[in-house]
Amino acid sequence: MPRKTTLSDVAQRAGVSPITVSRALRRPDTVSPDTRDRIAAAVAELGYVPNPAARALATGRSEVIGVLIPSATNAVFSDVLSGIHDGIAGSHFNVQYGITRYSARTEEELLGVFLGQRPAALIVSGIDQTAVTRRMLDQADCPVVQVMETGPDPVDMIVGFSHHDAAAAATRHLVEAGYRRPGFLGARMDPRTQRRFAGFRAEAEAADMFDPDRCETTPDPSSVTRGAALFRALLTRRPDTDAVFCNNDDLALGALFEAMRMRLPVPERIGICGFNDLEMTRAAEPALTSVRTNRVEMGARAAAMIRARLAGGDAGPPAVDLGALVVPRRSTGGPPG
Amino acid sequence: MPRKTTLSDVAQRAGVSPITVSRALRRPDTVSPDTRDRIAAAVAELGYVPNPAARALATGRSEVIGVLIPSATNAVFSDVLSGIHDGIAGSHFNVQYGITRYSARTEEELLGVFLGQRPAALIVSGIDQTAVTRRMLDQADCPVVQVMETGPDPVDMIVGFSHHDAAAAATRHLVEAGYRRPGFLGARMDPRTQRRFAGFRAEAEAADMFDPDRCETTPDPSSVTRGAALFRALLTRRPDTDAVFCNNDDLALGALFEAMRMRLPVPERIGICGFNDLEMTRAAEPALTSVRTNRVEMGARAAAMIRARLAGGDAGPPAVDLGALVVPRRSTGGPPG
DNA sequence: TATCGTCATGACAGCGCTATCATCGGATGA
DNA sequence: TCATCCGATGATAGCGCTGTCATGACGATA
Repeated sequence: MPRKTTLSDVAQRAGVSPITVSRALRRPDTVSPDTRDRIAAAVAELGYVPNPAARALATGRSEVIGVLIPSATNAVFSDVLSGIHDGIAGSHFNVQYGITRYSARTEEELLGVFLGQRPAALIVSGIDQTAVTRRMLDQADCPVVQVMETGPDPVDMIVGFSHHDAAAAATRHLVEAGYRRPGFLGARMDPRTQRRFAGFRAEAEAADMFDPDRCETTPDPSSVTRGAALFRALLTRRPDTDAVFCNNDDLALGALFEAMRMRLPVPERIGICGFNDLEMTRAAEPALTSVRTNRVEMGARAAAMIRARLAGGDAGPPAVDLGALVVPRRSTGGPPG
Repeated sequence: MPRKTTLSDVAQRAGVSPITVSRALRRPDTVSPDTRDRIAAAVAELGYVPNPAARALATGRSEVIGVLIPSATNAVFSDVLSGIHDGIAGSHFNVQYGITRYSARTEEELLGVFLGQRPAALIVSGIDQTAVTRRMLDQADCPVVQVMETGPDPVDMIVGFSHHDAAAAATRHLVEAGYRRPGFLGARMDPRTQRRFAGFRAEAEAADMFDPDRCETTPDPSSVTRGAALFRALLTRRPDTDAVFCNNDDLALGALFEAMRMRLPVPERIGICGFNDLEMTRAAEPALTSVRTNRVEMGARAAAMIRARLAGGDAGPPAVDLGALVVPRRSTGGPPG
C-alpha cells in the first residue's frame, strides 16, 4: 500500500504551499480562481482524501455527529436515524451511533466516549437524562439536539412531539368512536411509554372511563407476541373491555391477531388503536388505527438545525413540535349501533 | 469550558513522563504495578479521556469500524447492526455507518470516505460490489468482513448464509407440505432477492412446478402493503396458485392480510411462507412459516472476527456459513387431504 | 568483577492538518 | 507621489499522541 497522499503532495503538484491547498479546500472563495482550479486538478489526479484525524487534531473539533438512541432495531429509532442520514447527506459530517439499551447509565457512559471525540454535534433521545448526563450535555461546547419529545427545559435544541397529548388524542378518538370501556396495553414502560400512559389516563379519567384494572403492562420489551399475550390477559381479567389503546403498533398487531384467535370481531366487539403508524397498519385486516409520528422528518430536522447552527446561520426556533396525528382506520370503527 | 485534560496533565500529576502514561493506558503490563496505580489514580482524578484524533494521527489508524449497509430501517440490517454493537461492546472500537440505499455507486463513494479515516476494520453487506469498490476493499490494509452472504471469493472474511439454498429449502418445504402450484412474491429485487428467486426457481423446476407466470415481482421497495398488492395481482392472474414463497416477512404479512380480505383460507386454500423469521411471524394468525436467518449472530460474529484479527489472535476460519432454517408453522399446513 | 540481558522509563521527532501572523504586490485616494 | 489598504499567499508553530531509540538500574552469568 503506497503512502497516503497528503496535502503537501497536492501542494507540490499544484505549485503552491500546503496552506493554500488547505484554504482552497475549506474556503474556496479566499483563493484566486486560477490557483483554485490548479489545486482541484491536482486533488483529482492524486485522488487526495483529507485525513479527518489530522483535521480534528488541528481544529480541536471532529466532523462526527454523535447520536445516542435506545435501540437500533426498534423501527421508531431507525426511522429517526434514517432521517438524520438524509439530513446530513452531502455534507462532510459523519454519524456515529451509540445504543443505550434504554439504560440511562449506558447513555452516560457512551456520552463520555463521544465527548472525548469532540463531536461536531450531539443528538440524544428524549429528555430523561441522568444529572451527570445533563451536566455533560450542558457543558458540551457543541450543538445538542434532543429528539422524540418536547419539553419545557431543553439542553439546547429539541424536536419531537408530546407523547402525553398524542396518547390523549388517541384515547379521545376511542371515546368519540363510541367505546366505553377502554384499556391500555404497554410494554417496556420507558419514560416515553409512561407519558403516553399518562395521556391515556388523563383523557380516560376526563371521560370517567378510567379503570386501572384495564391497564395491562410489562417492563419487558415490546413485541407482537407480547401484544398478543397482554391482550389475552386483559380480556381474560376484564372480558367487557371494548377497546384497547396499544402503546405501539407491534403490540396492536399482536392484539389484532389475538382478537382473531379469540374470535372477537374488530372493530365491533373490540376496537384496537396502535401508536406510531408503521407502514403495516395500513395493510392490516382490518386496517389499524394509529398515531402518526413524523420520525423521519424528526431526524432530518435535527440534522438541519445542526447544520444551520454550525454554518453560523439562522438555526430557526430551538424547539420544534412536529405534532402527532391520529389516523382513524377500520380497527376503531366503533361498536354497532 | 476548561481546556481538555491531556496526557501530559496526567503525567505531571502522576510524576512520570507522558509516554509512560501512554503505555500504562495501552499496554499496562509494560509498566510497573506501582506507577500503573499512580497513573490510574491521576486519570480518575482528572477525568482524563484520550483524544482519539491524536491517537489516530500518531498511529495512522483510527478506532472506527466502518459499516456499510443498504438501509437502516430494514429490520434485517438493524438486527445485524445490533449484533455488531453487541460484538464490540466493551472494546475501544466505535462503529460508523454508511447507508448505501441499495446503490453500488453510493457504496463506492461512502467507502472512499471511510477509507479516508483509515478505519480499524470494515464491514460491508453482500458480495456484489462494483469493480472499483472491490479494488478498494482488496487494497484496504484493514480487516474486511462481508456479511449477509456466502461466496466463493471473499475479499477477506465473510459470514452469512446462502440465500439460494435457503430459498430452495423453503420451496422444498412447500412441495413436501403438498402444495403443487407455488408462486413467488418479490420486491426490491436486489442481488440477495435475486439469489432467493434463483433458489426458488431451481427447486420448483426440480419438482416440475415452476411457472414464470406465478412470479410476481417489483423493483420497488418491500412493504406489507406491497405484499398485499403482489398477492392480489398473482392470485388474480393465476387463481389456481396454491402457495406463495414470499421474499421476506413483510411481503408475507401483506399476503396473509390480503388472503383474509379475499377470503382465501390459509393454509388450506393457499400456503404462505415468508423469509427472515421476524418476531411477528410467530404471533400471526395463522402463524407464518418462515426461514430463520441468524442476523444478530452474524453481526456479532463479524465483530468477533475483527477483534480477534486485530488482537493478533486466531480469527478462526475466514468464511463462516451460519445457515438458515425453515421454521414450519401453520401457514403452510398444506391443502386438505 | 566484568559483561550481558532485561525491565522500566524517558527524550525526541513527527503523524497531517490548520490558526495565526507575516509578507508582498498592486489598487486606491489625497 | 506617497501612505494606506486589501487580496492572495506563505512561514511557522503546534494540536495530543505514539514509534523509535536511548538510558539507567539491576540481577544473572561466567
